[in-house]
Order: sequence, then structure tokens, then C-alpha cells
Amino acid sequence: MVTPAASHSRPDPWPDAADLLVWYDRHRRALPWRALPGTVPDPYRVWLSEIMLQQTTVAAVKPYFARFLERFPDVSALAAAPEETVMSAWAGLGYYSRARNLHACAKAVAASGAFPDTVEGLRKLPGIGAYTAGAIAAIAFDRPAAAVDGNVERVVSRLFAVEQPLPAARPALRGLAESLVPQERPGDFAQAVMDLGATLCTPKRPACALCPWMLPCQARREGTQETFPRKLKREAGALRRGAAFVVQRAGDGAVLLRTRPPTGLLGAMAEPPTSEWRPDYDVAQALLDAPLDARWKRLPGLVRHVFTHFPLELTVFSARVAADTPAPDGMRFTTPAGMADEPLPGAMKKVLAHALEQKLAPPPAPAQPPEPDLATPPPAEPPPRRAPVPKVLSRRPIAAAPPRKGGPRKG
DNA sequence: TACACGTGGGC
DNA sequence: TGCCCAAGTGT
Repeated sequence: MVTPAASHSRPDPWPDAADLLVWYDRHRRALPWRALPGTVPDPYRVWLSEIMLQQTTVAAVKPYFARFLERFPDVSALAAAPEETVMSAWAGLGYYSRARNLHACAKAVAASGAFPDTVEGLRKLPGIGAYTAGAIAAIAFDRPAAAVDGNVERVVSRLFAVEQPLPAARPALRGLAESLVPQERPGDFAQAVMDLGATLCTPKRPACALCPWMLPCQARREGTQETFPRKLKREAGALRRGAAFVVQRAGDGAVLLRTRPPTGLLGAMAEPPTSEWRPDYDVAQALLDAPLDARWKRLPGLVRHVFTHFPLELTVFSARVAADTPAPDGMRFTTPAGMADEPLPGAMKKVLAHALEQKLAPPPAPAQPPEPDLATPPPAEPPPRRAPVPKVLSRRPIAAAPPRKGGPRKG
């Protein structure tokens, strides 16, 4: 694969790894998974953090990383844990195939005794792709490997003013990134390029004046740094609609849940039963999809959620059933106390919170007829949308809502 | 190559 | 509000 000569410039002077390392020694970020200067990194922590950080912000990862270390102090502990425990601990972080692969990878590593210390060996493990293999090889084992993530693609595309748009430019950017890797301190170099991208060479308003690579940067020279990397924009997916059914059992207040299929969207995660989600879903027919016979009440408002590739709107139906009602096949009743152990994704927590909110905060409006008919839209649709997860949940936790705030923002 | 695959924060 | 973005991988 040859790169067309005109697709990028050759910087002059050439970007010197030593200049970046000098900057890194002074400005490196202190991160929980990062070994202190002069100490030996723990491959388990490096690997765990790299998996969590895939497409995920540092701020979001921090509390999860801490909790995982507590619950699973090393690979063997993680390997020995039940799958559902791992999924529950991951709930809320997104991209759940990462959690399944994490668990599979832990088993493989525990069985073989240690993490592979080469790119080729790492690359064979589940959940470890080109980026992560390079990152672990470099950071944990100080191998001269490139770790090309979104930060590095941005930095390199600017350095060389790469005109080709992503994702087609990926191979070229990788080649250029590899050409910069030094034999000395390759692990620090990998982290340094990422820190540069995260703190100075940012997508918007890069702080070029502070950059150790300002001189060799071609985009900077031309004043076009903010226009890199070039990328094709993809169109948003079509809106999908569906119905969700929240059944609460009298007496203990247990909620009816099921587990989604092991792969695919929200794979292996828990949810209240729902209809299919389709662009042409007809809510008027929703009760045909209900999991059991009950006096269903259609709740006002909608639960909206945006996935990477499509937006979703769920109409929520709720019902209360007798304490001795059996769960339909493949489903279960989970008590409020048991909710913390359910791997509920964010979208489904919204659904449950929406249903619970209705119960705790009945509309102050004039009394409505007690039994609204089932399939027609409820009278008067007040503004309640975005079901927030706040107070209601703190009183009666629907699930272990991980601390989402906290540490200093990046940058 | 092109999609599928979550979630939350910033502007 | 809406869009972009974040330490990508698997198929």
C-alpha cells in the first residue's frame, strides 16, 4: 500500500521525540493507572485502563477503574468472577462487548500465566485491537510500538498536514506515527503523544503556542491546524420507537426484568421487557407486546435515548401485579435490594426512573379518571421528558449508580 | 470498507 | 438544542 505523495507534507524540521519527552516530563498528567516515574507499570492495570478508555473519557473511567481494582485486584480475580458480576460492575460505561471481551481475556491470561509482552501476542487476545496492543506493549513493556488512537491521529494529521480524510487515512496515519517512535523510552513516548493530543493538540482551539512540536507542525505553519484531521461525516440513523413495560409486584415492589441476548446491542445486559424498536412502531398496538396480562397504564411523556447510530423513543407502560404473580418464561422479578446487582444500561435506568417518577410524583393537576384506557395517548401531555436519575433513586436505588462526577476534568 | 456498538460532557 | 467528541474492536 503506497501513500500518494501529494497526500501530506514532510515536516522540516522533523518532529523530534526528545522534544516531546522533555515536555512530557514536565507536563504529564497524573492518572490513577499510570505508574509513577521510575516505577514498573502493572500490566493488569495498564490493560484494564486501556480497555475502559476505548472511546471513553478519562473522567468517566476513573470511578470504574477504582471499583474494578477493588473488586478484582488482579487478572485471576477477574477471571474467576461470574460473568454477571463483571457486567454489573461495567454497567453504565457503555460498549458492553468490551466487558464480555475483558472477562474472556482475563480467563485467557490467567490460564497462560501472564500477559503477552509483544504486540503480536497481545493482538490475539479478545478485545485487544491494533491500538490497545500497541499501547500495552509500549506502556507496560516498553516496546517500541506505536499506540495510534484518536489523539495520535489528530496530532499526526496536523504534523504532516494529511489531506486524506478519515477513516481512509488510517493506514497512512499509522505509518507516519510509527516513523516517530523512538528506541529510547517508547512507553513514555506513547503516553506523551496522547497527553499532547488531550491537553494541547485538542480538536478545537489547539494551544499551539505551548506545543513542543510547534516548529515541525505543517498545519500550524499554514494556519490550518483546526481543520485536521479531515473527516467524512456520516449521517445519523433513523429514529426508532418502541414500548417498555415496567411491572411492579405488590408487597416487595420487585420489578420484572429479563436479560438481553448475549451479543448485539446492549448484549447480555438487563432490561424491563420491551417491544421491538422500529421506525414504524405503532404505540397504539403496544399492548400486544406486553409480557403479561395486567391493568396497563400508559405513562405520559417519553424516554429518549441516543445510541451511537440511532435515537430511540420508548413509551413506558406500567402495571402493578399481585404478589404471587409468577414471572413469565425467561424473566425474573428483582427486588429493590437486588437492583444494584442487575447490569442495567443507562437507557434502561431511564425507563425505570421514568416509571418510578410517575408513582412518586403524581401530577398536581385535577384528578384524572383513574383507569385511562390502555392504548390511547394519555390526557394532557405535560413537559416531562428526560427522566433524570436523581433524588428518587438516591432514596430507593434502582441500581448502583456509580459516582459520575469527581476528578478534575482533562485539560 | 462500512457498520454496529453506549454514554456523558462541552460548546 | 444539537452536534461533536472520547485511550477502538469485531464482523
